[in-house]
Amino acid sequence: MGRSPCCDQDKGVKKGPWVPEEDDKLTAYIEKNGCGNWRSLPKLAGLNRCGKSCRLRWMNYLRPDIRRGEFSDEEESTIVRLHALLGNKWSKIASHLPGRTDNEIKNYWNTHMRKKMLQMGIDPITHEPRTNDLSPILDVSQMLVAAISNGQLGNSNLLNNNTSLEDLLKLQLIHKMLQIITPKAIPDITSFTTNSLNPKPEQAAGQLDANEPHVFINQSANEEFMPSFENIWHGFEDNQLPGLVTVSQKNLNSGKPGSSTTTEANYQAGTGMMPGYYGDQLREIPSTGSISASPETSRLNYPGMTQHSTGLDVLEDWEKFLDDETSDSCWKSFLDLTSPTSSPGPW
DNA sequence: AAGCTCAGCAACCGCGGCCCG
DNA sequence: TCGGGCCGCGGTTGCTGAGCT
Repeated sequence: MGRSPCCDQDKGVKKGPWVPEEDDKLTAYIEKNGCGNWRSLPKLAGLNRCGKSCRLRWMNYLRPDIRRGEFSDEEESTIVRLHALLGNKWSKIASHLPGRTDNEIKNYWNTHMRKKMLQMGIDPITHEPRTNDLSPILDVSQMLVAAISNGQLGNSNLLNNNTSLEDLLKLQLIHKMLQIITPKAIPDITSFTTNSLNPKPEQAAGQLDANEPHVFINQSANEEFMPSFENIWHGFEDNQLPGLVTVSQKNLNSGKPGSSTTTEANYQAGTGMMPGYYGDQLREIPSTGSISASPETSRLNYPGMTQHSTGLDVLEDWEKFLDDETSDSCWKSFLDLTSPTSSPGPW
């Protein structure tokens, strides 16, 4: 540009942090005379600053209607929604958030929300899942799905008679995280359930031993669904994501017929699947695992693993899982067993 | 206790757009 | 129509304090 910056014209003007005396002078002047001409304001207000610096200080800090402090969930949602819509138009976004400045929103985005999105595998610029980074993991997940779809569960290395429910839950958590991040890429294995509380039709008809714990895996059709980050964000807040685990208290308390005191939980995850409903592609594997779930503690009894009533719970469990000392071996098992050249392992 | 690292944030800088003579 | 000047925006910098070694 042909024009030199205004500050270069004002040799000797002060830069850097403002001191309270300067704030007082600026505030007093504007309250008395209004903003007017920013270029002439510093001289009139008795400040050795350039006009730009004064304007910035007033707009971002001294203005009486500035709202400071933590951003609320609602504000975060608004920012996400507007950023998806407008991009880095911080002033436009700020105009929808009374009391917030563009600078504050920009800083908040760059320091907090950007990081959050990256942790969730979302590209903060495009708001799309960062599938490129996940491709190796997607492969693993797809191998898992393939194994399930091929009906190998009952005798596969991946899931066998020694498979504990805890392992299944870990596996499900891994899968669920992948599905949340990339719902389109990850097929929907919606539920791992024991038969203990909700007898499936075969069981009710006496074709299965109702006393023997089973784990049912329901693979439902994967809907075409490519969410924006906005959708995912709201899903996390509102528990509206497809594929999120839902465990109702009724479900946990209903009990299997004739056993009101059972401690074996029905852990039903899925896309709005009603308790007791089993999809067409139901697979069954025997399970030696059991989990306790009392009405008081409706969350799963795997240490650190909780019932996923919301997407945020999934994230919470995910963090615990990553912190868990045993997760290294869990990952190793998972990767070993899903690799094409794998040998039999604990899963 | 000292040094180091890093996250958070206030402030700076440069550019584009608009207004006006 | 053009050029100069100002304002506002978005990217970037650098200071500060907290946490860690």
